[in-house]
Order: sequence, then structure tokens, then C-alpha cells
Amino acid sequence: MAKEKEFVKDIADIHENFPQWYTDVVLKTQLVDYGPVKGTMVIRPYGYGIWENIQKELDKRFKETGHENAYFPMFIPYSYLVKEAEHVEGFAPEVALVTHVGDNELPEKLVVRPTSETIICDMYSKWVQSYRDLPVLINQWANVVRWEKTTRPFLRTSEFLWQEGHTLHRTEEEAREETLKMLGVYEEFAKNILAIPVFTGRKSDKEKFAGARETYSMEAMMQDGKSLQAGTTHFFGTNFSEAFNIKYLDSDGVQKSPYQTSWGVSTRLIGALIMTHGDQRGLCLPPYVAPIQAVIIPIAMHKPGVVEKAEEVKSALAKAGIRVKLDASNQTPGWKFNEYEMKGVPVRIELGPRDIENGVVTYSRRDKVGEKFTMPIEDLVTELPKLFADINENMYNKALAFNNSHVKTVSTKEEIKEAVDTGNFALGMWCGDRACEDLLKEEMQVTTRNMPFDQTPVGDKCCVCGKCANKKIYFGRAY
RNA sequence: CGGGGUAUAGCGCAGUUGGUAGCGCGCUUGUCUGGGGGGCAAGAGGUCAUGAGUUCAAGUCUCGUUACUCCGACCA
Repeated sequence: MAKEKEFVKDIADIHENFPQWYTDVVLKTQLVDYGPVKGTMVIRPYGYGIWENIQKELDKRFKETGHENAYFPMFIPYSYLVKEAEHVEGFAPEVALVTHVGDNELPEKLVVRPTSETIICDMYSKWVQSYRDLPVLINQWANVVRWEKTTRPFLRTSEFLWQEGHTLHRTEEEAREETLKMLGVYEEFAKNILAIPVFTGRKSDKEKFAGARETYSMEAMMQDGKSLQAGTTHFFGTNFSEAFNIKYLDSDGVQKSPYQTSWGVSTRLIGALIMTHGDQRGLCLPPYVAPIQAVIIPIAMHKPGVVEKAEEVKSALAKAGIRVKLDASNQTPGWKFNEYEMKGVPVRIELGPRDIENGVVTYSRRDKVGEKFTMPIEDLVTELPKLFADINENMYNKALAFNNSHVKTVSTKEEIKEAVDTGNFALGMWCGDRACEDLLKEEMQVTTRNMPFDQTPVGDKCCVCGKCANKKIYFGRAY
């Protein structure tokens, strides 16, 4: 450990002070900077590059499952927010309102969207008349504003970027299917693109979305054992469609309200991958979202032919669709090694006179720091994609092993506290009463995370109150 | 919103009983270097967060404000 720290400056010890480590990493690797307004962040090019890759991969999956993108306005009449009772209660405390334009007060306050259910429902009520208009499968990429009391880059900011899918369906079954299908899309994406193993399941009523009938989530376990809600999907039933008067004439000649879903992930995913994969050296980025997948570091650049060869390799890789950077700057090689490890670049390629003479490159993997490998130069184009797949899998398995070793099965309140205090999720039975959740929150800052789909019981009594219980649920501390 | 901490060069920090603004890294130029954060030499860079107050004199003392940060409360 002490040896490892020699390579890192100005990053807090990941084991001693995880929150500070996180802040140090996001700032020092230039993912973000703070904006001038409290709680806002600037997403810098290196951070935005990750978001662009996340968008690209997710958008592909949304299209494949039949969704189209649209864009709705960010200003919403205040009266819309009020239409769904639970919804307004949940969001009102944190919405930003526009009340004036210049010196003139507006006749109606405007909400800066904290989420878009209300305005989208209003539009849907105009667009849907017949069962032939269903299903409606629309997604939007947007920013939203929630004036949170405490903020942290990516994890909780006053404004953040996300996508929100909003769908209408003719039948309850179809809407329920959509809700679970999109949760599945998120889970697959988390695994194959972010290398993050997640816990999927249904939220308790206390934790569900304001206005939803049911909320499902994927929870990611961070290296401090806390849970980060990394994506949610909601089944609304007809709560919103009734509140917003969305009606269609069905084939049987009867006016009906369609069943509705919504689902979203945000820039918080970037926080998730930082805290899942990062280490004392800084970031460790999964290859499929890394803005730079491979960095080429020329050695002894002054010697003839070195930079030329490096340029040649770079062009070949770029042509093959690999996001590659050649760093021919004036820094020493050692400096570059540390810099790109901190920035989490998955593969580093060293190219010096010795390599060129032998027709090979020396390379290292960020997920296996310290080891060096070689391969023939001409193999790079075909081998790198395989390497990325292997790195992603290795990172996923490492995180999965961490998850598995940090879930403790519990049967009492004391065991929940013990498990959570030592950096674990607690898996146990729950009676379903809100009072038990309130008690956990008050006594030990623990919340229910979600109820896994595999409901094989691990007991028959509620961990909190000891009464009969038939719900298996994860307890934990959350970001 | 409550409690703690912080604010001095781009970054990280020192600045003693109040008395001419400092260090490291980074940056610029030159040179030798180059396979794990190089050496030497010469430079540039400051409204001490902000507003009042005390004082002959404030980076330093007092009060307010703001921002960041950590811990809570709140939080699809």
C-alpha cells in the first residue's frame, strides 16, 4: 500500500477517506469542475466524452427496442405539476421556479423541469385518440433541475443530464412488460458496457417514484459498500393518464385510459463507474465508454523513426475505429504512465527503439497495473478489440466478486446495522410496513434498496419488527 | 436547513506577539535527457474569497456575507 502511494499525488487514500478520494479523482482527472452557481458542475471534455459514449450505446438499445427520440420544453406551467397529487408533493420542495421575465411578473409561474411526466402527459393527451395510436414509445435526452440541499459532482447536482423514456400502452400487461424490459436493457448495458454488476428489483412504496404504482431500480454497490441507485423504471398504471385526461377509444367502442411507464438513467452513471472501478491511482475506465481506449507513448522520441512509427500505429488503430491517442508531448515517459493511469485509460502502448527493432509493442492494462505484455505491431488492430472485451469482462468479474462478498444475510435489526456499518448490503426479510423502514432510517440511516426478483426466503420474520414477513429485500446506506 | 472544516500565484500549502507576500509543484525560455511523475540555468505569475469594523499599520484581530468540503436532515 505504502509503495502504491508513491505514484499518486494529491489523491486522498481510497481506504481511509472514500468521499474525499472521489472528489479528488473527479477534479484531478478533469472530468468536472464546479460551476459558479451553487450545486452546479461543468462537465469537462474528458467527462463529457464518457457521457457521449454512454449515450451512443444506450440510444442504440432504445432504438432496437422500438423507441424514438423527441424533445419537450424545459419550462412547464406550474399548474401541470399540481395535477398528480403524489407527484407534486414529491417534487415541489426542490423545483426551481421562473416567476419574472425582466421586471414583469409572469401570470403563471413556470417550473424548470425536475422530470417531464407532466408536460409529456399533456402532449400525449392531444396526440392519443384511438387504440391505433398505441403504443407510444418516446425517449428524450435532456437536462433537468432539482434544487438539492447537498450536491456532489455526478452523484447529485442541481442540474444534470439524463434520458427519460415515456411510454403509453393499451394493456396493463404490455406496460408491465415494458417496465421490466427497460430495466433489463439497463442491466445488460451496465454489465456489458460499464462492467458494473447491479442489483435489480422492486422498490418499496416508501422509496418509489412520486406518482408511480411500482418502481424498479438497479442498485450498484460502491467500494465503500454504499448503494448508488443507478437506474429506475416505473409502472404508472393509469395514475398520470387519468390525471392528465389521456383517453383513447378502444376497438370495443369504450373510452379508456392507457397504461404508462417511464424510465431513466443519468450522468450519475459516471459516478457509478468511478466508484465501482477506481483505485488509489485514480480512474479505471471500462473500455467501451473510455474517451481514450488506448494511449501510445513513444519512448526516446528524439531517436529517428520513433515518432513516425508511433504516428503510423495511431493511424492504423484510428482507422480501425479504436479511440486512440498518441502523446508525443515533451513530458517524460514515467510522467505519462502515471498520468494516463490516473485518467483510467484501459490500454497503454509503449513504443521505443527496442520495440521497433523487434517489430513489437510493449503494452499494459489499466485493470492489471504493473504487468507488461508484448505483441507484434501488426496484430494490434485485430487484438485490441479482443483485449477490450477481456478487460471489460475482467473488470466486471472483479466488481461482481466484490458485490458477492459484501452481501450479508441478516435476520435482526442489530445484524442489519452490523452488516451496513462494516460496508455491506444486508439481505433479509421485511414485513412490508412503512414503520419498519422509518425506524431503520431514524436509528441507523439505513434504507431499503430493492426486492430482488428471486424471492427465495431467507427466513420468515421481519428483521425489524419480528412479525411474519414474506418479502426479501436489500437494506443499505445510499448515496 | 443544522454541525465541523477551509478560502493566500494555475494547483497544493506556509505565513510566528498585527509591521515591505513566501515555499513546492505546475507554467515560460535554453540545454542535457527520455523503458515508471528527470537534471542544470534563467524567468513570468498576487485586489491574501468578499463587505464592514478595530488600529499609526490587518493575510493575521472582530462581525457579517458568499463559495467549497466533510457529517447529518432532505432527496425520482
